[in-house]
Order: sequence, then structure tokens, then C-alpha cells
Amino acid sequence: MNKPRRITIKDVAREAGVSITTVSRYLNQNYEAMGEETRVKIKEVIQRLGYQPNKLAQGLKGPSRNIGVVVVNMSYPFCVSVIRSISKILSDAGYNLMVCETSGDPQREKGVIQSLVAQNIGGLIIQTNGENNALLEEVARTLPVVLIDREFPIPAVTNVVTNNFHASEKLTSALFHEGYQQVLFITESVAQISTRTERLNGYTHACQQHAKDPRILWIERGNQATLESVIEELLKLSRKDPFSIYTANGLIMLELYPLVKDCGIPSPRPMGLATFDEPDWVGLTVPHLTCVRQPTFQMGEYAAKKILMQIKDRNVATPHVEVLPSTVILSESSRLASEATP
Amino acid sequence: MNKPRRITIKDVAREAGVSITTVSRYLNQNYEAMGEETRVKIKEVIQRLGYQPNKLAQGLKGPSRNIGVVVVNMSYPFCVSVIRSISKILSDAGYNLMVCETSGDPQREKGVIQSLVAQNIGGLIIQTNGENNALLEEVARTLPVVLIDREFPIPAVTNVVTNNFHASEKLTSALFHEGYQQVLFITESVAQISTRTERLNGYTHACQQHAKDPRILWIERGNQATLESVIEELLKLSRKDPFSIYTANGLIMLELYPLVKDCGIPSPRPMGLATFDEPDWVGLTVPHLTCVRQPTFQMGEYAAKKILMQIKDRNVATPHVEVLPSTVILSESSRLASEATP
DNA sequence: GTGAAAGCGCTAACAA
DNA sequence: TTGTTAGCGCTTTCAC
Repeated sequence: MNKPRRITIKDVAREAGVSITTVSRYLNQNYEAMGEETRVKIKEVIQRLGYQPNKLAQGLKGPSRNIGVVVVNMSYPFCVSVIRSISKILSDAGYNLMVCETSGDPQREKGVIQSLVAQNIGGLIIQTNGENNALLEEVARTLPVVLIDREFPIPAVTNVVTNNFHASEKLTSALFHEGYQQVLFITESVAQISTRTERLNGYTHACQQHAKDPRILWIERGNQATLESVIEELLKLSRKDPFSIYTANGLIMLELYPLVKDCGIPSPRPMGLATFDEPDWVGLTVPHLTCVRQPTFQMGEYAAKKILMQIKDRNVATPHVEVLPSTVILSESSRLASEATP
Repeated sequence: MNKPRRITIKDVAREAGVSITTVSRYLNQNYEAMGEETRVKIKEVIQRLGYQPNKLAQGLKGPSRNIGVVVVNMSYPFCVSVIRSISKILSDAGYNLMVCETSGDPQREKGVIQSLVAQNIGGLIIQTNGENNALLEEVARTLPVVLIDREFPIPAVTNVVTNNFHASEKLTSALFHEGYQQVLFITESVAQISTRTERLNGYTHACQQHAKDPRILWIERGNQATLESVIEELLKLSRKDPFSIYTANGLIMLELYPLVKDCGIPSPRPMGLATFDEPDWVGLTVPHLTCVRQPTFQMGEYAAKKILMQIKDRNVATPHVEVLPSTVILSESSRLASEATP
């Protein structure tokens, strides 16, 4: 019943016959300032005792081995995927993640950032709403900050994003090339969220290129009425000319698809279907959904590595925007031309 | 460019004209041992200075305000959902989550547990594989431990699970009642994972009740060949007698459905479809999928509250198994009888 | 190369 | 009711 005392740096020092300072040096890989045999000895003792440094104590002085990760919602496939990839890199480097949600609420985001900073996190990776940029700038003066997904020009912070504009343009163009006479873009309110703006702009740009009128339908996720009004609009369209809908992200399509499926307009003719994002269920719909695969894994990886580099050397800061390309995946849901299937 | 010094308990003490002890007492809500005006004064100063206690320092002595959450895979809908609900409760209580993955690997699980304990976590919520029970028992002697999803008899730990057996039995029975002559249970290897065993047992039990032969098909997720052999089996069945497939979890159905959809056997007649779990895409399939909704939110909530209670008072330990019921949701994918739709 | 010692911000006896 | 003080486990000068 008695709590087994933890093995501390002192135990290791005593057992190895050195001072705790030397052990500390070993832990921090200051091998230069250490004799070969001392190093080997300490290593052996740590092994034998199964010693694990207390990260809280380590963090008390300088920055801790915890990295804050702030996302809008951990249940969004994009977020989950990025977090997992960050986690992979950072765990291997001996860091832990503190994942927090903001629900897209700037106030909550602010609180979360402050709370993380109050814990001496060693770095911050955040999908921000863009309303705490001053705070983030301040934080970035103290520790490495990487913005992910949504881009904002903040001094000393690195942005890791995908090419939302181009991918959106490419997808839209592909739909026109396929023969659809009109593409309807379905999106949530854009606010100042860069990803939404860029996807929208990529869409309108492609429309211009193809001399088509853009048609944007605004919805609010979770608000059934807004979804239904989209369906109403679709029903008004002439079925003689094929048209395509294109949702700005997978979550919208997830909500919209059941309605679309039952509204009586068949796909892919006259109605094409396409979405940004590549949800895990794209293979379930009939026909399979044309979509845009974001490089979530690479984004997380890049962000994590950047943080590690900056922790090692704050001068590597080189704040800039890293753009990792998305891939358009054309499937049957947007295939007008009948092709021989091999 | 100069790093702004953090506001510490000392600043608050000085500003309020009291000792740091008193401030510390305030922080820990030891209001009884404190004058009314002192309390008000401290509160005011903390407000004014925007002081936030350093959680690392707090944790250095006793247990920290971090709670470890260990799951198999944070991208599994079940896990995400539970984590979010835990996060909600614990954030409000001033705790932070350290979420870790095991990928179902006992070695990794062991490492993760040890690493968390080495950080003085205040409590541990874990979906364990069941191969580190000795370690968990040891950990539970030091801090509150709650097992989630998968049940194991470990002294001093609370289990939070759903009624896998009954829900599985109920679903299977419902399929028989619907008129399906046979139900095929599709599952991964059971190992010693209680949820899988119980779902399997609930299924076989229902088969016995209905005097039907159980038929279990084993698959391995990610292994396409095993999925295809399931389809082969299905194709061998007579289409005169309606039969139903029932997958042991949503991930299996996600992989299997595309094959099922294209194999030529229509649903819900002669082939019914059902799955444990309620993935977000149940509304996308045609017909909608019959499924089992797990009380993920309540499970996370219960686990989090239990941890909080035990932190406050280790005697509340009352180790036991809390069973939160799942709900069977019958949809068109298992509807044989033609009913008037109102 | 190595160690002594002073903190990091906070908690918790023990005193007063 | 409040304060003094000794740590918690580790990092980091500064000496040796």
C-alpha cells in the first residue's frame, strides 16, 4: 500500500558515483563535457534502475518537454490526422502533446493558449481562428510557434498549409472539363479563415477561366434548414445541362449527402458531386466521391519537425509559409464521359 | 525581443501584501483558513495581474494537474468521442489532458504508461490491451486509474464499459425477429479484449436462443484478402433465405461495405446489414445502416468525474464496474418486413 | 572533466 | 488566520 518512491536523478548519481550535475549533463546529451567511461557508467545505471527523468521538473526551469497542439475540433478528420502525425514525430523525440480544442471560439482559443503558455510548453502548434494574432505574436517571442492549416502573417511564426487555392481551382476546372455546365460551390461563412477564402477564390477563379458564372450557396453546418434550401436550389436547375456541386469541406458533404441522395437528381448525371477533403467514407457513396486529399500527414510532420528544429536553435526560425500540395482525386461521382471500364 | 518575465505567485503575494503561502492556499481553495478580505484582495490582484499558476511547479511536489489518457488509436471514432467528452469535463476542472496512443501494442502501452507516470500525472484513463495489468495495479496504488471500454479485474481500478454482451444479443435477436434466417458475425481476432469477446458471446447467445447456428467469419482489418473471402462466403449462401451480416465494429463495416455493395447481393433483402458502433457515415449508405450506438459521451464523462472524485478523496475509490447501456438503432439496412412509412 | 550550490514556482508542514 | 521555511527533481552558472 505504501507508495514506492520514484527513482530520481539523485539515485542515479549516487549509484554511478558521480554528481547529479554530471547525470544532468548526460540527460541533456552534453557528452563533450564528460569522460567516456563516465558516460558509459551513467548509461548503464540508468538502464539498470529504469530511471526516467521527471519532465515536470525538467520544465520548471526552462521550457518543458510538452508541446501544445490547439485545434478547432479534435473530431474533425483533418485535425485527427494532423495530430496523429505530430504525435508520432514528437513522441519519438521525447516530447508529449497537450491537445486542446477551441470549437472555433476566439475567447476559448485565447484561454487555451494562455493556459498552455502558463505550463511552460516548449512549443505551440495551432490551427487558429485568426483573432488572437497579437497574443500569438507575443508567444512567438518566447517559444516556437507554428500555424497549421490556416495562414496568418505573424512575425516569427511558420505557417504550414496546403495549396487551397490551386487545389480548389484544379478541382473546379476538372469538373468543367468533364462537361459540367455549372459548378455550385457550397460553403460555410468564410469569416477570416484563410482556407475557406482560398478555396472559394480558387473556385471563382476557375469559373472565370472557363467563362462560367460562379454560384455560391451558403450553409451553416448543423442547421438543417440551410441544407434544405440548398436542395431546393438544386431542384430548380434544368436537368438538361449537367451541373456539379462542390462542397468546401468533407463535413459539409457528410451532412448534405443524405439529402442529395434522396432528392431525386441522379449522379453523376446530370449532377456531379465533389468535395474538398478526403473523408474515410468516400468509398461508401454511390458513386464514389470525387475529392481533394490534403497532405495531413506531411503537414503534421513538417510542423513537428519545425518545432524541434526551433527548440534546438531559435535562429532556425526562418519564418515563412510552407505549402504542401493537395491531390485531386477524380472518381465516378464526377464522371460524365462514359468510359470503358477495364 | 526580451522575454517578458512571467507573473508568479510571488508577484501576487507582494502585490496583495500577504505571503505566498496564503496565495497558495487561495489557489487551492483553502478558503476556510483565510480571512474574507484576504480572499477578496487576492482574487482582485490575480485578476488584475492576469496571473496563472504554473502547473509544472504545482505538479512538482504532488500529483500534477495533467491527466493521462491512453487509447489504442485516436482516430477511431469511439476513442475521439470519449476523449472529447473527457476533455470537456477535465478542462473545466482546470486539468489538462495528455493523450497517447498505443496502436494496440502492449510494449508501446507499457512505455506510454511509464512515461506518463514519470510526469506525475494526477490520474490515468486507459483503454488497455490487458497485457499490462500488473503495471496498472502498481500505478493504481499511487494515483486514480480508470479503465475504459475494455474491462479487466484490477484491484483499486474502476471500469467504465458499455453492455457489449446485451447490446450484441439484442441486435442479433432483432435481426432474427425481422425474419433473417441466419446472422453472420464478422469480427477480428478476439485476443483477450473484453469488448470483442462480449460482442461475440452476445451474438452466439442470441443464436442459441433462436435455435440458429452461429456463423463467425474472421477478418483482419487492412488485409483485403480476408475481406474478400468474406464476400466469397456470402456469395455461397442461398438467396432464397434472407440472411444478415453483422460486423463487430464500425471500422470493419467501413472496410467491408464497399465490397458488399458491389458484390451483387441486394440489401436489405436478401441480405441485411448491421454493425456495432454508430459511425458518422451511417446515414450515407443505401439503405441506412442498422447499428449500435455506444454511450461514448457518457463513458468519458463518467470516467473523468470518477478521476476527479478520486483525486479529491482517494477513499471514494470504490473500485467497480460501471456499465453504461448502448442503444440498438434499427434502420432500413435490416428491414425485411415492408412497413408503411408515415 | 567534474561538482557544489543556487534557484525554477509552488505546496505543505510547522510555527506563531 | 497568517507566515516561515524546507523541499519537489532538475538545470545551470561558476569554481575547482
